[in-house]
Amino acid sequence: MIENERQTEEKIFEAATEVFIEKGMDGARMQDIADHAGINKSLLHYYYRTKDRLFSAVFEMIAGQLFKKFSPVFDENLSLEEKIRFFYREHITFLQKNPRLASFVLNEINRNPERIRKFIQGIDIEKIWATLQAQHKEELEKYNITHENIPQLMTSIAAMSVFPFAGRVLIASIMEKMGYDFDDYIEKRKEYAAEFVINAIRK
Amino acid sequence: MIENERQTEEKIFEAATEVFIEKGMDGARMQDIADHAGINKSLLHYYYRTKDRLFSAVFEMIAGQLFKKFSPVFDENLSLEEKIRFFYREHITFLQKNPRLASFVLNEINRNPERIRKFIQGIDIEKIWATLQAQHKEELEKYNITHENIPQLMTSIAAMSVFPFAGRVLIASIMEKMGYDFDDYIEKRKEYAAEFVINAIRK
DNA sequence: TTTATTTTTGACCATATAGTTAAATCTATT
DNA sequence: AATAGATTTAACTATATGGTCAAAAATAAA
Repeated sequence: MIENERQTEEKIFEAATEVFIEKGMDGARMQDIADHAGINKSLLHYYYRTKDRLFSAVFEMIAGQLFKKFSPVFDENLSLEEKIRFFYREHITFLQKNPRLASFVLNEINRNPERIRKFIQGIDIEKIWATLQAQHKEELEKYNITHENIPQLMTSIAAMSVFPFAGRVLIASIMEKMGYDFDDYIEKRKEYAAEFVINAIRK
Repeated sequence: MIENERQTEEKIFEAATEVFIEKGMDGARMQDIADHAGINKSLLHYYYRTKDRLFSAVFEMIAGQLFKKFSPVFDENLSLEEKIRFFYREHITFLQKNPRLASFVLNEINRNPERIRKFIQGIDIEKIWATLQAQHKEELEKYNITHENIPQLMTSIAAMSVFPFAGRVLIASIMEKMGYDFDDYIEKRKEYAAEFVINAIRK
C-alpha cells in the first residue's frame, strides 16, 4: 500500500511536471493532469490539496534541479577557461535533454516574482563570489573581472546558453527557413559559446 | 462619432496591450481589460469579436514594433563594429522602456508556435543575409563570419540584450541581494554588450 | 472473518469566464 | 423633429474549472 501510494503520488507528480512545463501554470488544467496520470481528478486534491501546491512542488523540484546543474562549476578544480568550457558542455547538454525548461522557468518567474525572490534569499551568493575570488584571484585580474563588472559577465555567460532555448521556437523557425538544423546548432554551441566568451574577456 | 469610435477602439487596444503583456494570453481576463479601458465588457466583443482576435491584434502590433527596431541595423551605412554598437544602444534603450516585452513575446511564441512560424514565413531572411554579405564582404572575412557560423553569432548578439530582460526578475533579485542596481546594470550594458561581442569575434 | 483505515471514484458545487442578446442611448442625416 | 444607423450597456447564457464530499473499493489490523 505504501508502495502503491508512492506510485500514485509519483504518477501525479510526473504528469503534473509534463503538463505544467508544456502549458504553464495558467494554461494547465487539473483534469488534463489527471488524464495524463490516468487517475481521477479528486486524487490530485487528495495528494496535493490545491493546484497551487501541486505547481509549487513541481516548480521547486525543477528549480532545484537547475541549481544543482550550476553548482559543480564552483567546486571543480579547474582554471577559469576550463570552467567556462565545462559549464557550457554540462549546461547545454542538460537543456538539450529538457528543451522546454528554460522558457518554462523564465515565464513562471515572471508570473510570480515573489516565489523566486524568496528562493534567492535562501542562497548565499556572497559566499559563491568569495569562493570564486579566492580560487581565481590572479585570473580575475588577468581578465579584468571586477566586483563592478561581474554581473555583466555572469549574465553574458548565462545568456549564451539559456537564450537559444528560451527563444527556441523562434530561432528554430528562422533556421528551418534558412536550411540550418537546430539540433546541430545546439551541439556546436557547446564549444562556440565557450570560445566566444573566452575570446570576449581575453585582451 | 468616427472620432469617438477611434477613441474607444484605441482605449480598448491600449488596455488590452497592457493587460496581455502583464498577464499573458492565458492569464489575462476580458473583464480586466474592460476595467482598464473604463468600458463595458460587451464593447470588447463589439470591436474585436473574441479574446483571440484581440490578442492577435496586440501581438502583431508588438511583433511588428520589435521587428522595426531591428531593421535599421541592416540599412545604416556603418561598419560592422559600429553597427553592433548602434544595435545595442537602440535595442537596449527600447527594451529599457518596455521591460516586459521580451519575456512576453518569448512566452507567447512558445505558447503558440504556429503564429510565429507564419510570421517568419513572411520575411525574406535570405535577402537580409545577402545584403549583409554585400555590405560587409571584407569584414565578414576578417572576422571569420561564414554562412556556417552566422546563426551562432546572430543568436549570441540577440542573447546579450534580450536575456537580461527575459530573466529580469531573477537577475534583479540576485543583484538586489548583492547590492547592485539593475537599472545601472542595464545602462552600462549598452556598451558592455557591444564591446563583449566585438572582442569575441576579433582575433 | 470482522473492523478500522486508507485510497479511489463519481457526482456534485460554486464560481469564473468568454461570449450573446436585446434594449437603451447617442449621433448623424433628412 | 423624425428616422435610421451606430454605439454602449445590463442582464443573461453556456461552459469550463478548481475544488468538495460522501460513498465505494481496496488494504491492513484485530
